[in-house]
Amino acid sequence: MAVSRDQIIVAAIQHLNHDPAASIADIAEAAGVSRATLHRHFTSREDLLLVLNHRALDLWKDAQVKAGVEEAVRSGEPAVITTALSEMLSGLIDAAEEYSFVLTDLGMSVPELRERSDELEGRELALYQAAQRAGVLRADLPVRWISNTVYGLLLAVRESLNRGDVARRDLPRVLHETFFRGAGERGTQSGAGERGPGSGGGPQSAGSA
Amino acid sequence: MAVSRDQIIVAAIQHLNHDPAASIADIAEAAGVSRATLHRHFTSREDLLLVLNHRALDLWKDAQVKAGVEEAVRSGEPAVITTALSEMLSGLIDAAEEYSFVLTDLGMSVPELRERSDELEGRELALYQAAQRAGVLRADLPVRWISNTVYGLLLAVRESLNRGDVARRDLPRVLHETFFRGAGERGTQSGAGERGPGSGGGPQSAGSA
DNA sequence: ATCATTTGAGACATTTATGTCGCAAATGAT
DNA sequence: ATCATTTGCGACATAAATGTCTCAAATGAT
Repeated sequence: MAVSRDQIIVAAIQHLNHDPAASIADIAEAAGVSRATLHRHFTSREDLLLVLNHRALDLWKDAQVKAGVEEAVRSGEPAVITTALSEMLSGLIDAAEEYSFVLTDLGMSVPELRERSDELEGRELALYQAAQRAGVLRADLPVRWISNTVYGLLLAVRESLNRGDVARRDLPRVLHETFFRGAGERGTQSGAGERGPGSGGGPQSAGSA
Repeated sequence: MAVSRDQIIVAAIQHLNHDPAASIADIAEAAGVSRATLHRHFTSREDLLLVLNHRALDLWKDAQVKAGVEEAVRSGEPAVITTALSEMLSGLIDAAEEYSFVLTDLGMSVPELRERSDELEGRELALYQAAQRAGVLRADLPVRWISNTVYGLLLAVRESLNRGDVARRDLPRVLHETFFRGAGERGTQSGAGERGPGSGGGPQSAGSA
């Protein structure tokens, strides 16, 4: 039974999500084709990863479009912006789930991917800026920090899914709550802000499978 | 001029933070020694990475000790717990800065590292549980989600440092504020919670340098 | 049944990284 | 100055992954 290029792509994504360091031989086996056939579809491992990364960027763009990010920026309406933010976050969960390995794939530094990624992030930054102006997001946090925070929270999503820490259906709620309100009890002062001494790296849960 | 084992370690960390995929040859050059000399200190690349990962775990443990995590858990006092949380977060920034590549190093799945990491995370989980009981952290978020969130925020710290998105001195404040209060404007309802359609992966800024 | 197309198998070549080794050179100690 | 120790160099070996190629086998179309 012939396997289509798209089926190979789907299998490759799923396998790389499970084992980001998987070899071409591993991927071919997971896709149910031989290495020679994989090479007939993709000229190299690098070529395959380029295709996968572009697909992830496509989904990121789709999420922004479907959430109406640009319309929300133009409207400036708090309610519209809030909805756009929420929908974008929820859309990003799906993308994080489907393309989880891409979140930390070093191949993203390739210029053509870098450019697309920067452009998409630029749109998010515009949304965060509009949200700050509209009083939806607090204005005392740099928008680039907020963007990096969203990225970090997507990795939290990925970890939670991989380790079964959080039920899939709970993820939208906990992500939204954490992003908008944080983990602190409502009304609690934020942490004392005193810096601890040079100290321990964060959880080394990355890559756990 | 002879280079000590510790100097090699420091140079290796700095170089790997810059280029996580650096080869043994790259690391030797960065350390100012030959490959043969590097091999006299470390039996293999795997051995070197094991040493570096243990060092990162040492710092994570130090951060917990210095922040008085266990004492805070025992005391149950909201103020003590809040201070412990804050100090731990600040300590983790330093660790994230010094050992940033470890956050996404796949080598952490080695059993001996896995065990230490799980133990350290267990202590953090105990702190988050105590914090929820004391009313410092909201109780409606799973503690494992909170732990993953801290990990994700450390990656946000890493990205912000690598890209110069946030001034180093502002990181403790923005991390604390985001962790305890989120990015939403105070009093704003959290996002609508409606899931967007299957959509775009988060910023592919990982690995950007 | 026959022909055309696609695929798998596996041999082979290439590339890159790692690991080992011997010895001259450099460095350090006396 | 001499001796001991350490290091760098580079050749060599090993390993793993990737890429290429040929051809028989499998599959699909007629």
